[in-house]
Amino acid sequence: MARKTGSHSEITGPKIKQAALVLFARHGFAAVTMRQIAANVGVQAGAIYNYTPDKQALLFDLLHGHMADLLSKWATELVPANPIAAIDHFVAFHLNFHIKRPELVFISYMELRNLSDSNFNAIVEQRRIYEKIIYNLILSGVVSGDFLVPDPKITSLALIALLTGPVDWFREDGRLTSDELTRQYCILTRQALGVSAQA
Amino acid sequence: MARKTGSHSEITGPKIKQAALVLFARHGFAAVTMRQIAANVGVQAGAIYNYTPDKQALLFDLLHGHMADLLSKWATELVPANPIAAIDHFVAFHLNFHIKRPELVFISYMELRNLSDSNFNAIVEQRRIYEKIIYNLILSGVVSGDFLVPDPKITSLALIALLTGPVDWFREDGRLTSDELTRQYCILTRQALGVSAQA
DNA sequence: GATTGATCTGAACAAATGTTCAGTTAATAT
DNA sequence: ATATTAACTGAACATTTGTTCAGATCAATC
Repeated sequence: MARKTGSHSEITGPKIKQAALVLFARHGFAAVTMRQIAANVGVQAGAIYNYTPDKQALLFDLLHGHMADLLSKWATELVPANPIAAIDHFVAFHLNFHIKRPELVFISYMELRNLSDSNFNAIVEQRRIYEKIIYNLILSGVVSGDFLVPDPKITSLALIALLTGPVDWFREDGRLTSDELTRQYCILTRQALGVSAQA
Repeated sequence: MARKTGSHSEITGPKIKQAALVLFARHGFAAVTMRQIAANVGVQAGAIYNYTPDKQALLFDLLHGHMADLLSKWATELVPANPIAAIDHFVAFHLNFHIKRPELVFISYMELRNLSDSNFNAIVEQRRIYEKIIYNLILSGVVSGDFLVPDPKITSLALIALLTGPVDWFREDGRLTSDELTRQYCILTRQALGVSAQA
């Protein structure tokens, strides 16, 4: 009941998460030590265990939180009924969300294998839900005759790879604005979906 | 228990590389120990140092060899002069080469950061050479009027991401043959490049 | 001003790490 | 049969690892 204001717990907790995120992304989960994380926060290694049961929970919280943010943010979006407009909307949403979180995207892709089985399954389930979103968008465009693709399932996976690619090279201060990036990837995506040129 | 029957040096060397590849891909470079690699080969950890100066050289040899194979294999390809046929050829080549080496592709993407500076630069240089290949193919199609894209440079990066995506999910024994995969990705690629439908 | 309880330190722990190397084994050459 | 030597063992090394925990610190409460 004591130590409310002036307490460090609401500062140190997030700082640990942030430091872990940056270090995991830069050096990889296994290569990062608890002492490195602690040093980045300005604290001793033992203090971290006031905020996380172990190193792996630190990783899982980052990945799980990232996917939860993604799904809940999409849930608040107002998606046009028209399939072409809907895909445009999705492209803009996906690009915008991902290029703002390059580290989280990176570790979500490559640190899955360092999760325990149950933690792994939890993340894979969230991912499946997200893949289903774009799959359904493609499917409705195919049904309506707006899209022409050989296989909606494969196309959905291909598009996610395509749309996540910019995370590796896009820089907010580069020669391309994020609006211009979105515009170009909308064109690429429409073309990949076989939308006729002047739609 | 050394030197059982027959000389092992020409067997053990490749076996170490293979074991390192599989383990690095599965668990990550930093998470794999020399003892794990040795156990996979059926040898003690010390024996590995007859074949590599240290752990990092093991990683570098894998990445460098992979990129060297890629570039030298492309050099032997007969590429059609027609831009559309040339891109089709590249798509088939890229897919075929990469889906046969999922572990190498994986560690090439995610273990770059565990290389020393000079080793890192060597790999990046090889990668630049490869990116230039598809960039030039796109450029010649744009010049000839066969392709219609906003920015050839960005498109080349986008296409590499698109065409490398299947490595994550394609399985030789899945419901899709590699021929069918190639066919579909040729269509996707042509569409992404704005090739008119009946070409 | 004393008490409380959250927050953190600093030292300690066993286990695991990459690497080295003197010595052992066995295939080959003499 | 003996000598040679490539290939490997097995133990050792100095560090480093994740994690624990008794005690110090100190703001908020009584």
